[in-house]
Amino acid sequence: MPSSVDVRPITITLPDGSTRTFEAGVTGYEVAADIAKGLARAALAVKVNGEVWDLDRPITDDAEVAILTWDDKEGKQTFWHSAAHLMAEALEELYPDVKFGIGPPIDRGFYYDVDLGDRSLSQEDLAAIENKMKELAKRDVPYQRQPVPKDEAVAYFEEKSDEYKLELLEGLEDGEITFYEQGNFVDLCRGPHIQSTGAIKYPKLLNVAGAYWRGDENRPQLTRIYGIAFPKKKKLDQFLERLELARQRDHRKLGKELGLFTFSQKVGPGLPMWLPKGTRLRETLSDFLKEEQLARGYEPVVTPHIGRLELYRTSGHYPYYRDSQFPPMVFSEEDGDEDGYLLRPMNCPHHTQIYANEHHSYRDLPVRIAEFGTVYRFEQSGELGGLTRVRGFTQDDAHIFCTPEQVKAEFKDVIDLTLKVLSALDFKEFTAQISLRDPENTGKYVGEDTLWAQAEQAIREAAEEMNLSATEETGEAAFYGPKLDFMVEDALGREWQLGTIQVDYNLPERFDLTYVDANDERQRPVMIHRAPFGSLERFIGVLIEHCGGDFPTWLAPEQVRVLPVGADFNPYARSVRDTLRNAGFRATVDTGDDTVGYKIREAETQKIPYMLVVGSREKEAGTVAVRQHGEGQQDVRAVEAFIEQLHTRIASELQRENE
RNA sequence: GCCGACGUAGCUCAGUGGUAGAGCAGCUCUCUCGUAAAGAGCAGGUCAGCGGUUCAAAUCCGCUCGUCGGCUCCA
Repeated sequence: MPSSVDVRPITITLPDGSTRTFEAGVTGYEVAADIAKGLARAALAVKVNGEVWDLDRPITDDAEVAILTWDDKEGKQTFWHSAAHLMAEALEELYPDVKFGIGPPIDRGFYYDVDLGDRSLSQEDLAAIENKMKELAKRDVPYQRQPVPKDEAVAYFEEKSDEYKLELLEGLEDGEITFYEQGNFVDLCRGPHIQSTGAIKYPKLLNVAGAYWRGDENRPQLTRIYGIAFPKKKKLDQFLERLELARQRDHRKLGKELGLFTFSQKVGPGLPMWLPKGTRLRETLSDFLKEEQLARGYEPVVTPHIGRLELYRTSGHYPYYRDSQFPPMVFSEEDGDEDGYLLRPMNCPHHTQIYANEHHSYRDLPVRIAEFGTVYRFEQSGELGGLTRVRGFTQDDAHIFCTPEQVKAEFKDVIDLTLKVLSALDFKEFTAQISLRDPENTGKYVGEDTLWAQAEQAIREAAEEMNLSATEETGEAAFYGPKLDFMVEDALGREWQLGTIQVDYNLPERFDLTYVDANDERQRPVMIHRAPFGSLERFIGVLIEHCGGDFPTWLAPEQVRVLPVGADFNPYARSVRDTLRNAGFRATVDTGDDTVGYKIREAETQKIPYMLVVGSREKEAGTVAVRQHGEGQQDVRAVEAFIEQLHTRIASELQRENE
């Protein structure tokens, strides 16, 4: 259908601010080709006035235009979205009765939720689908956008009896519906897509999983197939290499290899046990934080791991969160009354009782009660995984009781502490998120409006004054108060939530906590929950992956291993070890009757930061031959000089002045 | 909890219905060693558990437990 003879010129503004003139109806591809042939080849989609479009969609008016390539997130996502459609076509060829849910691109690839009836997919099936995709891609057919009236769209999917697409259509307005067609496959889709299937040369299907339709566990469970695709083999290879690297760094694998922690089916799922080396690591970490906290006015306390049900009824944790608690221990008293205890899911109720133990004057505040408190939560079985999701874990918990005016200063101090911790562990990439309440729905929150406003402002200012750039998420606050969370990326770019600082107006109210102000009136303190690590278990899990098991020297469970070259030098090696131990280092000696090469290999695979080889030369001179993990042989130096080297190393790791 | 995959020696893994295997680790002996694996021998298993099919089950089927990948939830 010939459009009206429209040759009016339009002005295209490019990202660098330059402008070019084209005839109305020019496509993104033509714009790219006008700039450079290479760009046209690399182009995957085009951004027109902030909206991502197909490259062949006509641009009819003046517009700001950016050509999207593989280097743009949106370019990649367009590519992956198209790959999802290609996979859907392959599925339909292999399984003609398949029905489709949604198939979006994600951060790393794409997935498609499909209903395969009673069929389940094996690895071989995935390979077959992948091969079919490659075969289809070779035809190199275009992705074609087609606006369709709603009734036609409905008729099409009724014909296919695809109830999922029909449900999606229900939510759409007539006039805004588009189909995309490539080869024999037609899908309901907003788009955009790349130009042609031929670019999807290297698809890789990764895994299958169950996923509830529309994320609702009461609705049918579909089969979700995850995949990724690349235009070049090299990019696919790099991706697979990174996956392999991630597997190498998996904290479950390293935890086993380095002898840090273990699980036992007899003890129970999700209940980690710390082996001697893991315990040294863990205690070094918690000692570091304890020392910092003492310097900041925290008061360590110790409280029991269980409490009466009444405590948790008052706090509101029971029975409200019953599903994620270990079942309570209930028994009958002699007089027939029922009483019971709960394995604690949180430390804060106990800490309120420490606060309530004595009267508090405004002069005492803030009161900072700290405990490495072990808590137990009955996480769903399917949720458990390594150290990052467990049923028994220790929080580096503290509760600060203060006046509303003190909230800001306390936040600043906790932010400072958290940043110090992160820097000592070499976490350079992290994000902070402030979670605020939903102003549209204030009814679901406890605490007065003015207090919320004050606290939210205090958190914002505290972050600003500490030069912490934080994102703000409205509606993400807990019902009891706003919060600030730290999200840390591990070396492979996966994000984990670790540290948290939360304001709480609820518990002081429920436990009727008070202090007396300057006018001799009883006031309600604000409670702040905070944990820089979050849980030691999760933190260490992430830390292991972050450093790939190569812990900083100050943290390494075994810092130095002395390796005598032969049995004759065992006594000297032991004396070196003892000297190091007396200097406060974690040192061992390998007196086995193996060759030096073997001992070195052992120590290297155990990722011990320093190996000291000693033989006759060293024994005579009172020296050690230093070898550093991953660095190979260093120099030979006197034992005292080596100790000095260790001190310097550790001081620089902790970014403290050498004392 | 739900969907799917997996579970063989301490670890990593072979083993498709017919006598349970390898390498490493362990133990013993020999070697006494100079910067990433010395040599030989020995020992090690209710093939996760329970039940079923079969003349015969690590192998096929069912249930349970656990692990992994997701979904859902996370005070």
